Amino acid sequence: MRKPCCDKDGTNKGAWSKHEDQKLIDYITTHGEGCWRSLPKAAGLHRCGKSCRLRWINYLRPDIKRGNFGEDEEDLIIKLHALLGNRWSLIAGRLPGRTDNEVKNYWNSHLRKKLINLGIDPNNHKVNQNQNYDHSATTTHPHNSHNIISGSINAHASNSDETSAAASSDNNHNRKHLINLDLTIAFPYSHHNDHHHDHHPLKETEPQNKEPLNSMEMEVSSNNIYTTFPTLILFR
DNA sequence: AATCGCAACAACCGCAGGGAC
DNA sequence: GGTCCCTGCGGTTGTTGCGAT
Repeated sequence: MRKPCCDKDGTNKGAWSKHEDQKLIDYITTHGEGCWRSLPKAAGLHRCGKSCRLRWINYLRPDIKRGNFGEDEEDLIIKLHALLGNRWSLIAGRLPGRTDNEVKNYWNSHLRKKLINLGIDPNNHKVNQNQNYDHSATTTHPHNSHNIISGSINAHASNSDETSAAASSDNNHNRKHLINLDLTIAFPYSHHNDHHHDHHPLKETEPQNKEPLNSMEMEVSSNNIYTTFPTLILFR
């Protein structure tokens, strides 16, 4: 029988107060992250460790990037979701300052609907046949010529049959000018000695000084965002 | 001004993975 | 190899804010 993650009695639930936030920030600033189970007691918080961890990771961390998602970020989320599915932590790992929870919420509240309006099944990224799509959705980013809505379908992912199928279908011809699912897969490269794929910053431009890696890597380009991650992680 | 409905976001819950013993 | 414990992930629910009526 698994022990509960915390003593349900005597622990606060629901929204965090400023006082609680400050206690958590103070403690982690002094002692660092980790030992979430023991943290609440040590920090004088009446919360379970899980709640503390979530609050820190999703809200209090100093490197959190708040505010609206940029067009490049939207684009990248959609492309990564086509490749990875609901692997929110992996997707968020490619978006500096964004959390899995934030990406997940943004997907569920914005991007899903956007794809549905465009006649695309958000679960498999296939274009739904016999379904009228909403042209008005194309006005979301009226000044952007490289967002998900404009440009062209151009899927090169050799291991992404679904995406390729969606791109190549004759029935989808008319959509080609609406959706940009440009997936550029290349291998194998490394970025200097940056083999620690967690937390490494996204490259703003195509990386220079590429060197062969021992293991295959896949690169997904999204306009001016470039990122890499091992295929073992992608297709585990 | 009140209230209703919906969207967006924050937080919770259960489960799985992995390390330590 | 088995068990326990901690951590992280993803699905889901709860709460809040805002626009419509």
